[in-house]
Amino acid sequence: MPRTKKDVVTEFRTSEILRAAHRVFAERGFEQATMEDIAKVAGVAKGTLYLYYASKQDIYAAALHRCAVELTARTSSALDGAAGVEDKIRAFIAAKLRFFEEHRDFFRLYDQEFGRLPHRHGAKGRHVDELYLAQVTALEHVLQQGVRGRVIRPIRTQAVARAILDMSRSLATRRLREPGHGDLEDDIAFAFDLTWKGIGHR
Amino acid sequence: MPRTKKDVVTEFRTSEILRAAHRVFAERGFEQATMEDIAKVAGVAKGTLYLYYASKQDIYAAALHRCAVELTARTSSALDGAAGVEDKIRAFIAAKLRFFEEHRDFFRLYDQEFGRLPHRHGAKGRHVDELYLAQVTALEHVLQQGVRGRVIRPIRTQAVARAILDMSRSLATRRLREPGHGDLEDDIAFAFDLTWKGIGHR
Amino acid sequence: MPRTKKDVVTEFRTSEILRAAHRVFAERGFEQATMEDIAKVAGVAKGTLYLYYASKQDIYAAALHRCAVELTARTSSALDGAAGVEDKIRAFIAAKLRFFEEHRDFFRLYDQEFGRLPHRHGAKGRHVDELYLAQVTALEHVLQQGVRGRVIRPIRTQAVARAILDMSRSLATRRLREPGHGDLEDDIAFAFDLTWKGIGHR
Amino acid sequence: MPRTKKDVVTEFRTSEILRAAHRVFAERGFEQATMEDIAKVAGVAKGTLYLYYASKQDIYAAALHRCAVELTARTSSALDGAAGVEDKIRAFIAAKLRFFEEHRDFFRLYDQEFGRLPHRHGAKGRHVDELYLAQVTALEHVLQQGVRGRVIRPIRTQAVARAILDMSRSLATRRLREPGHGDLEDDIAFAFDLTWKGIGHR
DNA sequence: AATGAATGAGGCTTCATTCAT
DNA sequence: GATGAATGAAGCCTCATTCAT
Repeated sequence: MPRTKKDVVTEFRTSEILRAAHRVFAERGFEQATMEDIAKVAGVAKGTLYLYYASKQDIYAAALHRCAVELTARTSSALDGAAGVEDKIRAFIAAKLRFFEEHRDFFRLYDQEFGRLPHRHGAKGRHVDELYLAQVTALEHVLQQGVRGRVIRPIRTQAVARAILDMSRSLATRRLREPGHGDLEDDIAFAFDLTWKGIGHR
Repeated sequence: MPRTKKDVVTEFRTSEILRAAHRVFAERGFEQATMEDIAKVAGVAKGTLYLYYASKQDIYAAALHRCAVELTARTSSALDGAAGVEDKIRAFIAAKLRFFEEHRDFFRLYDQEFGRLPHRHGAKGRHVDELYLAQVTALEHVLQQGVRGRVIRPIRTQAVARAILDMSRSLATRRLREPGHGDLEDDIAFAFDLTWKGIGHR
Repeated sequence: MPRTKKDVVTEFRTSEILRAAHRVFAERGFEQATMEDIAKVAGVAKGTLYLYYASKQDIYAAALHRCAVELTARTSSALDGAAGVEDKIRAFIAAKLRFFEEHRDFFRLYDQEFGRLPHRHGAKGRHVDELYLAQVTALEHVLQQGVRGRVIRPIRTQAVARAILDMSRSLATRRLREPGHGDLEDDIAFAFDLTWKGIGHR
Repeated sequence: MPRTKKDVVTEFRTSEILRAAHRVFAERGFEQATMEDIAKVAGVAKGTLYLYYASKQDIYAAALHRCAVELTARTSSALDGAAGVEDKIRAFIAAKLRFFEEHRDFFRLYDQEFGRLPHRHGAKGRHVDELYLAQVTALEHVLQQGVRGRVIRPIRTQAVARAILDMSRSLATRRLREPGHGDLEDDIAFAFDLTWKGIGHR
């Protein structure tokens, strides 16, 4: 099944468009972004966008999806690369924060979608939700493993997994909101520490 | 200083418009909401909106502000009404979650603004930011008190205060995202427990 | 037929409204002037305007009419007060220029209407046209008298009368357009001289 | 430098839009003219107007400018084509009146702008003012030449140049105001005669 | 008579989408 | 396939006019 030249071009265009869409949606948000903007950044004509995607909505969904895929890949490999439960959790948090630190555009997009309730573009998020759930599940497995090994006290693992996701997202938000927020590693350590020990005095 | 009838009417209109704006902005988001929508829900003509607010932006800002004020009032009195440090924190989390549970529209609006990075309507949020900071500070004082009394271990109180705010917002988001999410009191207990003890086994 | 108090009030209001209308229309032109503006300057409420005039159009027409009446009165008495033909013409030109110099608002209004072709408010001008014609006729009589007395060469008196009106209006326009235009008396002398002798060398 | 087909289309559209704008602005004036009207007359959709001009103001300015350019071209070539001072002046007046007679729309537009004081759209007229001044200057040179050659008596040439411009504009206004005004050539002769000889008996 | 809050038609402008080249 | 000119629906806002008080 040889990839034709057409395939290559298609892939290239698709990729350029998504990259552009990312940037534009991240900068301006869904409504303020215009097809014109995206086309310009992508280096194609406005009409071309419609050869690859059916609508603005579709481009947004695709951009968001790619964003989620990349993040998921990152966190998955972080989990795989770490040894014990404690390290896995720390690695997870670190991976997420580092990823966002490096790809602020991605984060802005991700944040627009996950930090809040959906209104209207709801439908677009189907696949994205699955990726989100995949992350939750992966983290949940780690937690369950920790509970079984008595490293973690008995807790509602799914709820905690989500709380960890939320906390890291919130932290990333804050880091972008307030530039000069301090050392990233400190924040990672802080988030992990809080997660792990809570605030109560022993 | 007798309030004239005019004042009453003005107040009534203002209030009706804000109520309507709340609903519409919450349902559709800033961009998708139309002045027409708001007017219809408020039961007035489009032009009337402009007798009370100078622009769509202004209405949004006012609605958001009212939202923040009400929430802040709620959490403040929760803090005041609780006795010890532990109770205060629990009360704070509970107040926030209950408030949002009761006023879903408020939350949707609040969430649109606080759960994410600002793009453009940034300027509108000046006062709102102050209210947010007031909450952070109030909670921070409680935490400092706890640290001094050795009820709470030595931590970066501001960062933790923010983390608590974020966690409760995230939880509220999830509750609205997924209806039938379970008992509210359970979630409150969970959030507090996690905050207080962390996940680590002692 | 004793004038009731009502009549006095009516007259006062009418007058105030027209004065205000003058100023506002002169400053902003018909379309840019708002009823709100006029009401504010007149010191009455917007609704009150409609008790005295049926529409914005009507106010405009009335203001214009008053303007024309005052100007006509001025030029008429100038003609009456001067002795010979030559003096009458000079006095006419002088009266017009001086009047506009003193009442720039009037001129702006007058100019908006007479310096140009009518488009839409055409109907309003009926009475005003009559006043304009009255001026033409008055001046024409003087010219005819001059022709009969051989002081003026045989010419189409009506056309010349209009030309004189136009020239003085144009001069006034230029004086307002370009502040610091020079001495008024010089311009009067110039206009008369040009009118009287033409530019040809004898 | 081959003109592409695109250039041709662009030029055509631009021209059609200006032609339409001319007509509409001439008929209704700036404020009463709507973009809808212009689009309809131009045979394009409303949005298309904005592909060629940034705003209603811009279209107006462009239409006015074209109007002034065409008139200036006409009067310039009239001056060039005539021999002596006397003929040049007559040719100038004739050119202006004939031009307006043939292009009534142009005149209506021109008149709206030049016969009166500017209020607000003032800024638009920069280039147009230059063209006006160019006319004044051209005519002034002729007058100066006449003065030097003793064909014209010593006069303030600039003021007279302006007076001639004004008189011809006024005459054109009158011709359009009152249809059936009589033979154009008669009016030209009259205007020149009056200008040249004045009204005084020799 | 006077008020001014309320109305809603209508204008300018933007932009997602289409389609002829 | 690629283009970008053209479209026209839709939104924010203004303001002449009305009418209940």
